[in-house]
Parts: sequence; C-alpha cells; structure tokens
Amino acid sequence: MLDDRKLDVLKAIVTDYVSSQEPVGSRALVERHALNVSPATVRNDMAALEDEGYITQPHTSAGRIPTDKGYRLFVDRLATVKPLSPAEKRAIHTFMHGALDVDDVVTRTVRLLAQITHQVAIVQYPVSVTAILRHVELVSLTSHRVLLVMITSNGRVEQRVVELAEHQEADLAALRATINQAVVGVAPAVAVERLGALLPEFSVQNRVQASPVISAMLELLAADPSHRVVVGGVPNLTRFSDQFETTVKPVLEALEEQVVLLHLLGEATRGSQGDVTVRIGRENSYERLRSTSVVASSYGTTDDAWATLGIVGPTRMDYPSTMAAVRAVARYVGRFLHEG
Amino acid sequence: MLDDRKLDVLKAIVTDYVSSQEPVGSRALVERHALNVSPATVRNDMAALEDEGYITQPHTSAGRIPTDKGYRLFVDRLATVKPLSPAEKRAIHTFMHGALDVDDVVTRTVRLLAQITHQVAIVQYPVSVTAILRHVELVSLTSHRVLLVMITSNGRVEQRVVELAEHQEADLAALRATINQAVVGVAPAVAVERLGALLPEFSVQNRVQASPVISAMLELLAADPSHRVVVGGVPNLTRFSDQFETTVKPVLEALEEQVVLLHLLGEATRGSQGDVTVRIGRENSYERLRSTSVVASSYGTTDDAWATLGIVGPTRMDYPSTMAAVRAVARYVGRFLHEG
DNA sequence: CTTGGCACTCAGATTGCGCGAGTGCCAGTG
DNA sequence: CACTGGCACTCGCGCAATCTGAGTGCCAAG
Repeated sequence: MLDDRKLDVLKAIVTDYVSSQEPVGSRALVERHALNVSPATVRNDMAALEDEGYITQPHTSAGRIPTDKGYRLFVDRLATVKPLSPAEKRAIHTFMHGALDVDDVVTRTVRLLAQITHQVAIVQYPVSVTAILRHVELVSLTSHRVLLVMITSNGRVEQRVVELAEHQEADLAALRATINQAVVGVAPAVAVERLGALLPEFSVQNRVQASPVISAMLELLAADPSHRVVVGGVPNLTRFSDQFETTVKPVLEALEEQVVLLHLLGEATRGSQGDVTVRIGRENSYERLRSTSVVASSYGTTDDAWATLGIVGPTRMDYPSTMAAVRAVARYVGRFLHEG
Repeated sequence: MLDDRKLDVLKAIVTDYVSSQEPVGSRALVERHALNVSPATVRNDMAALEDEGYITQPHTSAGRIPTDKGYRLFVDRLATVKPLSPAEKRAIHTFMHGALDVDDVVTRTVRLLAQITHQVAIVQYPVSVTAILRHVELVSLTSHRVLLVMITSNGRVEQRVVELAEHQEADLAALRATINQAVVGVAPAVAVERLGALLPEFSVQNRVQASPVISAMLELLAADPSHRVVVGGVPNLTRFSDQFETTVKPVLEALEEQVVLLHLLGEATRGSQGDVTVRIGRENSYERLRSTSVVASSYGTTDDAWATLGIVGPTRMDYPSTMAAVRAVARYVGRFLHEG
C-alpha cells in the first residue's frame, strides 16, 4: 500500500512542516528534496497518504500537514537519529559538572533539558531502589513538638514535624537509640516491617511517645519521594504564542498539577525500559494535551536509582533532535547518579 | 489643580477600564457613574487629567486609559479597601488548615494567593530571626563522603554533601560532638563566629577532616534559606493572552529567575513594615516587567519569622481587591507561623 | 463653571477584488 | 502501468476602498 517513495514523501512533508510551520505543497517538496519525480506524481502520492490518514489539508487550496498518525509513522519508521551537536554535548558536561546531592542533580537536569530541547522540561525525582536508611534523628522543637529527620544512603533527607505528649530530652534519646538500632542499615521496605514489630516492645508509658513518631516514620517511608517532579524552561512556551489555546494554555495548566505530570511521564515510559518514548497528540490520555506531544525516557537502572524525565511541546516538533537530546540527557544523568 | 470631581472622574476611569479592558469615553462614564454632570464637563476634566499625565488616549478618536501615574494616584488616594468576600475568607481557612511544617505552609500559601487574586503568586521562604541551631548531624555516605545536616529550631533542615578524606566512624562521632557542643543553642550569626574559632583547636591530623565540614557549615549558614521562593498560579496568566508580549512572556521569563523574583519582592516591600505595597509599571526596576504591577507585603513579625509574598499581574488590575487579598493572606500566614 | 451643539478625526469592521499557491483530473508517453 | 505535463478549478490571503460611529475639542449660550 505504501511504497518507499510514499514514505519518502511523508518524511519530507514532516521535515518541511516542522521547520517552516506552514502547509507544504507538491512543488516545494520536489524542489527541496531529491525525489526525482514531478510534482504531479507527488500529488498522487499525497492523495494516497491522505486517504490513509497520514496527512491532511487545512483547507482546499492549501498544502498538506501531517496528522498524529503521520507523525507516529514518522517517529516509528522514518526518523533517523540526529547526533547531538558539539555545543550540546558541551552543555551537558558544563551543566552537570560539580553537582553534589540529588536535589542539585535534578535541578541541573531540568535546566539542561530545557536548554537543549528548547521545550518545557520535566524531571521526576529518582527513587533509590538500593537505598538504605542511614540515620534517624529526633530533635525537640517545643515541649510538645519533635522534628523527625530520616536520612538515606543516597543523600536524601526527609523530615516531618510530629505532635507529641510532653516529653523529656532523655525520653527522646532512648527512643532515638531504639529506632536507630532497629532500622539503620536496612531498606525502606524492611524498615516498615521492623517498625511495625517495634511498637509492642515499648512499655505502656513510653508507647505514648513512640507511637506518633513511628506512625510518622511509616508515612514518610510510604510517601515515595519520586512522586515529586521539577519543571523548567517554561519561557520556551512563548515560542508558540500562536497556538496559545492549543499549546501554551493547556501546558501551563498541566504544569501546575504534579499528579498530571507524573501520570504523563509514567504513561509515556510504561513498559519501555530505558529507551525514549514518544506520545503524540491524542495518544496522551490527558484531555487538554491532545494537541501536544510528550517525549520521555526513564533514567537510571532498575537496581539503582530509577525515575523518568521528558519534555512537553507541540505535536509539530523536531522529533529526531528532541528524542536524541532526551536520550542523551537520560543516559548521562543515569550514569552520573550511579557513579557519583 | 485637581478638584474633587476630577478625582472622581479618574477613579471612575480606572474602575471602568479595569473591568472592561477598553478605553472609556465621556458618555459611558456619566451613564455608569452618578457624576451629575454632562459628558461635556467630563471631557473638560479629562483634558485636564491628561495634561497632568494621569490618563492618556491610545489614539485620537478613542476614550482614555489610565497611565502608571494615574494608577499610582488611584492606589494612593482613591482606592477604598474592598473587604474580602465570605468565600475568600473561607478559602483562607480551608487552604491553611492542617499545615504542619514550613514547607507545607509556603506551598499552601502560594496556592491560596493565586486562587483568590487570580494572579501569579510568589512566596518567599520565611527566615527565622529568633531561630537557633538545634542539632548538627554527620552521616557517612561512602568512605569519602559525608552528609552534613543542620537542624534549626523553627523546623528547617539544611543539608549538604561534603567530600572528605578517608575517615572512620569514630572520627565522625568526635567531630559531631565537638561541633554540636560549640553551636547548639546559639543563633546562626553566633554560630558563624564559634565555628571560626573552632578550627585552630583541632589537632593537625583531625583538621583535615574538620576543615571541609566546617566550611560547608559556614556556607550553609550564609546561604540564607529565605533566598528561596515558590511560585504558583501560573495558568492565571492565560487570562491575559492579549498582551502576550507585554505581560505573559516577560512574567514567564521572570519566574524562571529566582534572583529577579527576590529582587522584585524585596524592592516592593523595602521600608514599608508590614503593609501592602504596590509597584506599578515602570516603578519596577526590572526592565521586562515595566508593563506589569507587583503587589507585595511582608509577613510575620520582625522578631519572629519574616519574609515577603505577593503577586505579579498586568498594571491593569483590580487593585482594591488584590491589595485586600494580599494583606489578608500575609496577616493570616504571619499569625499562623507565630502560633504554630 | 456648565452645557448642548457641531465639526472633525480616525480605528476598526465590512466589502470587494485579484493574486497565486495548490489541487485533482486527464490525456499522452516511455 | 507508472509517470508526466497541461489545464481548469478552488479558495485563503492580502490589499485597498469604504463606511460607521465612538469619541474628542472647541465654542457660544445659559
């Protein structure tokens, strides 16, 4: 049904449309690409492509633009990987050089992604599969309040204020020692069990204080830090000030909702270990983003830190470059987290 | 020069223009406001107001719109406080109810502000003037890395990874004890001095490990946490999709730069203890935001937690409502932080 | 000082028109 | 049978001309 030339034509249409932002006609196509056929022939191919739903006409006397289905075919079978420019490679190194803790890495990554893709970047906090608890600290704030701090081996620090009955410094010290003895050196999942087993061991008197602290710890352990995302490069949206209603507005709304972002990233990378995934237009389940695309990738390794990152932009985007950039950043950050 | 009626006219112009978004003419003015004079009279007043620079004509045959100077006069002398609606008061309570730590308060505040002003909200992290150091923790990550955690009495936790020469757990314990003995219970400013005096006391051998830790602490203490800001309500910008170049784009760009935001807030609240401040158009030093206004207020008390919050929007905004909302939120959050 | 009247201005909407990019179809050709 | 040149047709877009009316400034009268 679709011979090689028709595919070439589709590829040419996508390429030209993405760079010019305007419907592309048969003559322009043969002029700018070495198709070695006449415009008339291209027109026949276009008619076929349109019948199959890969391209469409905005109005009768205009050129063609790709449909979501057209982009999909392009991404799946026609796009060739475009290597990163030296400048982009340099950017990756300069941006990430000297990053210390996880917060820093995430912040830098989101800026980096935004800069080289010229899109809105989203990075999910990595969750460390191999992390173990290093230390639990209890600090008295007032006579009725204690600050609970949990430190894990990958450099994450989680905190929570706990309301408590009147307590003495000595009580805290004992509680701290007991808890640390139980959970330091074990994985979060194991810590949950240990803590559950711990409570009955306290005397009734001490249990009044231990109980709220332990439930707070359980909550912190359950509250997966990878549920947090960071966003950057929002001003890149201004490049699409035409398409305000279809791109700028919906994306701004989506960015405000962490849940939506997590859903988008998760949906995009589901099932595709490690490689770049693209969701085009209506393929995104989030209604408002049906005229935008998400390019995402997981990063890190399954037995180490693992999370996803990606970008959001109009369906009309330069997929080869964007995919290459997302892949490169994901790999680099993955390695960086693993080694550093 | 400006009699009462001229001021009434200016007030009417500002009010109508803000609500209609269109230049307002003399006839519309007398119809919608009880000025008790004819359009011709109003025209004379308008001519005077224009001579003085309070209003201007976009083009010859159009109505008048206020200038920055006109808004300034309106805000200073003409605006009457518009009390919050019951719904808004309810919103304040529901949003803030149940907030626990500082992070949570800031996050909720920014959402709240965005919701009731319908503008982009900015909240600076509060810095506690009376805060004292509660605890310093050192946690071994690898043989060459240590996680430094500083906990202050107001519930803030600051962390930093420190690169270190090879170390033993015992070394760390000693170092931890020494540092805690020196700084726990004192204010950050005092801690800086104590730490400076501490270094010479270490043996040459121990100094290799103490030195990087102490400099990291000094950096953390110097890095004022109030330098962090949180932003929300960005989608509210979509209401101004006309004015894309003058409002949406510059604001998005400013939001990406924490430094700019801090500067804006600081500039706006400088010298005006506790009350709402308005900076209109060109009064803002940041070049790109010369056609937007900032409504800001400090919150908290000088001897307690203290910081600023505010909103950014087009100069053409409903100042009475916005100012009332910013003031109410600032006061509520201030009290909330104080009481706990 | 206020007001009604009046001439004047000019931005924005409306209309009409020609251009040209682009198409679909068809008959001719290798 | 695939490709091509030719041709008639469509129709969005840009441009100029026109019209409308909101709004103004000024003036003379109350």
